[in-house]
Amino acid sequence: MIDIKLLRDNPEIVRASQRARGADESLVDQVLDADEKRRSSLQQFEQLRSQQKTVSKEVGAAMGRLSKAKKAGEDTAALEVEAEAARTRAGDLAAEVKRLEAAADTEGQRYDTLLRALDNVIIDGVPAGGEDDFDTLETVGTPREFDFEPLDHLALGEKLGAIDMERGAKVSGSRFYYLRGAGARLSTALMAFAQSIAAEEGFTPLVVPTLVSAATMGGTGYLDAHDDVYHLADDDLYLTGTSEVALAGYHTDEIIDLADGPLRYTATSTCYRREAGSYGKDTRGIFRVHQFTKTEMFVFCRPEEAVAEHQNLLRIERRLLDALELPYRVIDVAAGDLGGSAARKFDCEAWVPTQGKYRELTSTSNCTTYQARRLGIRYRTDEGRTDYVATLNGTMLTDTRPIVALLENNQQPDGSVRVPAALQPFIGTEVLQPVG
RNA sequence: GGAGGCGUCGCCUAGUCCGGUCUAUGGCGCCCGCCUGCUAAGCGGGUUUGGGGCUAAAACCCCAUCGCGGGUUCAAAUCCCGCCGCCUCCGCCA
Repeated sequence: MIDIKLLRDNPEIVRASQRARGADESLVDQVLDADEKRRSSLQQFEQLRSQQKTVSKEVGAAMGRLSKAKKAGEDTAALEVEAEAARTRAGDLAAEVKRLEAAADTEGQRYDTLLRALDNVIIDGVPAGGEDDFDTLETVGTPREFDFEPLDHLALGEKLGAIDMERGAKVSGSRFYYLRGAGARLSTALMAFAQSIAAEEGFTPLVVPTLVSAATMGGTGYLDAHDDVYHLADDDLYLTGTSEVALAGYHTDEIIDLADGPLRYTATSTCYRREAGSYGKDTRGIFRVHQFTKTEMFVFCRPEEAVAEHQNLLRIERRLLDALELPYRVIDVAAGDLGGSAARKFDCEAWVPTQGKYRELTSTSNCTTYQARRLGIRYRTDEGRTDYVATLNGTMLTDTRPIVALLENNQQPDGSVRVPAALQPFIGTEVLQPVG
């Protein structure tokens, strides 16, 4: 959620952000209205509650005197009347307090629901509009000219004995697959390579849960995209679509120490996505699947460090794609395509020859303090106050899409595929050869 | 899955039986000050978190917060119910 103070002081900034996203602008005034109502009903409740407590203490004092008098064998009639009177007064107040508390509670919940519905405020410079309104920041390398008819990744994968869709479908259904031989080796090599770079870059590796509670899922903002999330009803647990969820949740409700700089983590995990609503889209091969493996980066830092950390994550992503020797471009994702949590997002898209276009391979988001507010992750400022941290995430590498790009871009007329130098140590060969 | 124990303001801890100056005790750590060739010791003070009010900002005032959520009561750390987590034992199984 966003900072209510920003909304109170500069509602026009939030309105502009909503507008750029193509989201509901009137939400801003709804939240402001709910905030006022919440505060006034809270004041009423608290004021009367304070009174009630005072009176209630008088009952306690009266009871004290009463028992003292009883012990001393004195006449207690007057004291009993006094105690009873105080008790009655407190009782009347209690009923009214209960009513006001319920009212304040209702207003509070209304406010909270509305505030949570607001998307993060975009960072200056993010292009307005939807999916196609991105800015291209840079294009690296040039798409290869083929002097033969290139095969797509599935045809190549089958030749190499690397991808088996049929058995995946037999065992689990559509959009499931087996990687085997060179395919399986590529998968583990990509993750091992990513982890080796993560270590060089000073990230702390974590092995994380891939099943998380509703609170954790909601905290990262993924429950809003409910359709794309697997839910285990019997246990009320969610299968995560990215280790970002568990990484973000790692410091939930903590005040973390950022005195020595940002906390940087990495995790490799299996990712699960329902891909509901993408029927008929990317149905061939392993480009869009229900399950894949991903090595993710996650950063907790001071809000003022977030922009620099975002650039750092982008640099690392580019370092990985450079090492894979893939042609790619970097785009500044448009506001309407950011998702609720991100204030800015850069995607790295690699060239896919048989599709004739650039497709997303990695992505990095600056969520500023939006996730941290939901998850209650704070740090101690230099003045000793607590404040919300900024969170950022970025893909190092997944397995499936890089495999698609590598197979297609590096194929040779005989169906063999050249392995980029950076991966060779992890695979043990320079060329993947067709089998059988 | 069964039985039992436990969960207190960074850490440890008192309080829970028997509800009421608990405005939650004490120690450690940390911060500020005093003292002091330096350091240590000593002395004094401060030190949960969130929200609201008043402020230029503070100071200050109020509400909530003893794992979480309900309930009983004028009043709940304390009594009742549900849930979660941890520990021990048993069962089952890698």
